[in-house]
Amino acid sequence: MIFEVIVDISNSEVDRVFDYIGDESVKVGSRVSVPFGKRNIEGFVINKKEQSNVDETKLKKISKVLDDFVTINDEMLSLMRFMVSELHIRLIDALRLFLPSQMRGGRIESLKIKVAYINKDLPKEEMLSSLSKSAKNQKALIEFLTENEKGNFTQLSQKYGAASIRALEQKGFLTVKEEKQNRIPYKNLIGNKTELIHTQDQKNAIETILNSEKDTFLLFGVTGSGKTEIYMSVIDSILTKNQTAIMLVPEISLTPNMLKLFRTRYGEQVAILHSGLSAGERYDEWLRLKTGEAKIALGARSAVFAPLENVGVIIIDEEHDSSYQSESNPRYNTYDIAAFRKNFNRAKLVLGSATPSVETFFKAQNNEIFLIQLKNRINNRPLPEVEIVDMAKELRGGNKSFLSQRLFDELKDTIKKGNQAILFLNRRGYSSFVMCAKCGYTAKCFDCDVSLSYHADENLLKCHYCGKRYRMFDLCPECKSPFIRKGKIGTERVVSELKSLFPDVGILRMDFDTTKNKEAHSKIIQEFSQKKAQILVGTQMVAKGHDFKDVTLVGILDADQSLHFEDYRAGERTFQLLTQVSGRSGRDKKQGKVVLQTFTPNNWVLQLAAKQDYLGFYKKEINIREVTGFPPFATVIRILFSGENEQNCISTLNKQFALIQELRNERDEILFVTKMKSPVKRIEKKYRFQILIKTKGNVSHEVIQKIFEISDVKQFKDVSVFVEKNPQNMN
DNA sequence: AGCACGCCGACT
DNA sequence: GTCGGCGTGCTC
Repeated sequence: MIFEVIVDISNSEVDRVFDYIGDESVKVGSRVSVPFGKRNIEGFVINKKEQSNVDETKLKKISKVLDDFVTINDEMLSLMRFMVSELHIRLIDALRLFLPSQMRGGRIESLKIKVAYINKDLPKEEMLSSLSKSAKNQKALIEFLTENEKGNFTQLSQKYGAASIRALEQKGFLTVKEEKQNRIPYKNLIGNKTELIHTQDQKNAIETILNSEKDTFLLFGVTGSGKTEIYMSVIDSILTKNQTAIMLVPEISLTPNMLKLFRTRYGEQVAILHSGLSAGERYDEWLRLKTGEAKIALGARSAVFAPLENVGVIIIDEEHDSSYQSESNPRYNTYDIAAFRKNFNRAKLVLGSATPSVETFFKAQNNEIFLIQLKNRINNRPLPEVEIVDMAKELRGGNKSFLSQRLFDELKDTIKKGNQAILFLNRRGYSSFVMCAKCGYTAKCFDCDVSLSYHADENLLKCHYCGKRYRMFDLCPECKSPFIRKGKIGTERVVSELKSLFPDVGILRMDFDTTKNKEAHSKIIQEFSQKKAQILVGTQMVAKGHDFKDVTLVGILDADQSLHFEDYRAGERTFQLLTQVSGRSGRDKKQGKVVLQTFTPNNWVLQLAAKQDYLGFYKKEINIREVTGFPPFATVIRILFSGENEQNCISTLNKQFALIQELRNERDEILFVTKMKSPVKRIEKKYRFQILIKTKGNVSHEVIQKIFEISDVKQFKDVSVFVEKNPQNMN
């Protein structure tokens, strides 16, 4: 039999079928080892056939089947084909997403442990009496094992000594076997099960999801309206039907709290797929899903590829979160994959958010998705009161500080009352740039076209794009002037200034720099919830899902920051972020307050965010999108060119631009086409250029295929070309 | 991707 | 004379 194999090399040159001869041990979907050129490499069997188009003498044999199960099932093979045709990614890149990376190249194996079993054919008394009187340990061991039937070798030898085990083994009283042991992460994170009483809203939502004819739902409800409980009740019901479930959350939400919730409710039925796991744990969790031992996959974006069969429900929590769209190499959108798997399995797809993406809400308005609205917060807690403070006015009044008088007073009051505050600023470091006040020199990265941020705690300049570090200077490197101006304030400087304002108050900082350590993130959260500090200063990561019951004040230091990007999503993103941060205030019994500082207090996005009025925001935003011609009324397609040789990039860009223009002349679906430098002109030594295309409505299958074809027209191998549909970020 | 083949410059 | 530079081409 001839088998079609995709070799495990991520390069377009070899990203095609190679035919091999194989015996009956080879199945479609097997992971195999094959001779390829002068070496042996791994590959995946994606098809079988009677005859090959290749000269028979050229065909080689598959040397080995690597797993004792079919690695890629039919669903995943169809998903692979779907991704290749719709997203224009390589076959091998799709396949690689389907299994833990550590599995490739045989780098990981199952953990084997030794287990001692008692010989059940012999009566206990007989064994005991045959031993000499002094063999206390051996007797105790027999007692233990007759009671428990088996025991972990390492533990037993610690307690009774390895010699006793060996002695009993020689007498034939017990046998030691090697067994596969699953490494189950967060096993001990188990809390108390609580009896839950569902609100009417929750009951209706669960009922609708489970029993309606519809298959895709948007669960729209403010934070604290009990969405997680709805997800879990739906999962409960899916499990009783002997189906499986995929639960997706943004990576940042996979907090110990979240994991605990699922472990408590589902124990070892849930497998956790998450970047914090060790290679072994990740492999074992994957395998537990693959073998059907675990029935729920909980994880971030990539968990949408969980190797589950008979999927009954896929849940995407915080649906609007930008992390659901992958921005590097195999670029995919989690929703597209989830929708494919939903259709394949005839499953349900549930999206949840308090601030749905405009595109999703539009679908709900058009009944493409069924809208379920949760109107009330659990216990009817009131939303926090939001006050907008005009920073321009503060400045005119002589306040040059980053804190308005209002926020300063509120902070003081919060501290006095023994409550906690969160200050949100989406800019890390000490200052956003450093500039010579005399000659205007600004420190820039050698490899990227961006200014460097100053980090005071290490006294370094850092590039926030490539991470490169530079020495800070006292004198301007150009004109030797000592007058160095610092740019916009970052979280680090906020903390240091707060320390001098409130010398006796504990202050924590949570941003990329303080959470690099694997454990650091949860440690900060833990310390803050134990009230070891009263103020938490942080970037976006303070906005997500944490439930601090004593936080009664949230300060948004610079609400304008994300508002003025040249990006059609800027308003939407600002609204979502501000609403989420505000939601951190007053989560428990105490009334919360939010102070929102801005230089544009009359901006409608800020006004509506302050009122937490999503529907008002949506109405206005959808109008703007329609008038200006942006998604969901249009599709923005970006072709990104990058490479170290600027000329090669430009010439590839021009060549493809000409082809796109030809295409535009044939299709009135294409509204316009432009070419330009990318907003960030260089990242990690690579120049960046782009073509932007806008099409009417959803781009047709035909046109996107043509664009994919054009993007393959290359002339230099050092230029890489990517096509993205409605990209999340336009850097 | 990697590995071989191949055709030009500088070295024990 | 040969060692080695990396351009080009192929892998069932």
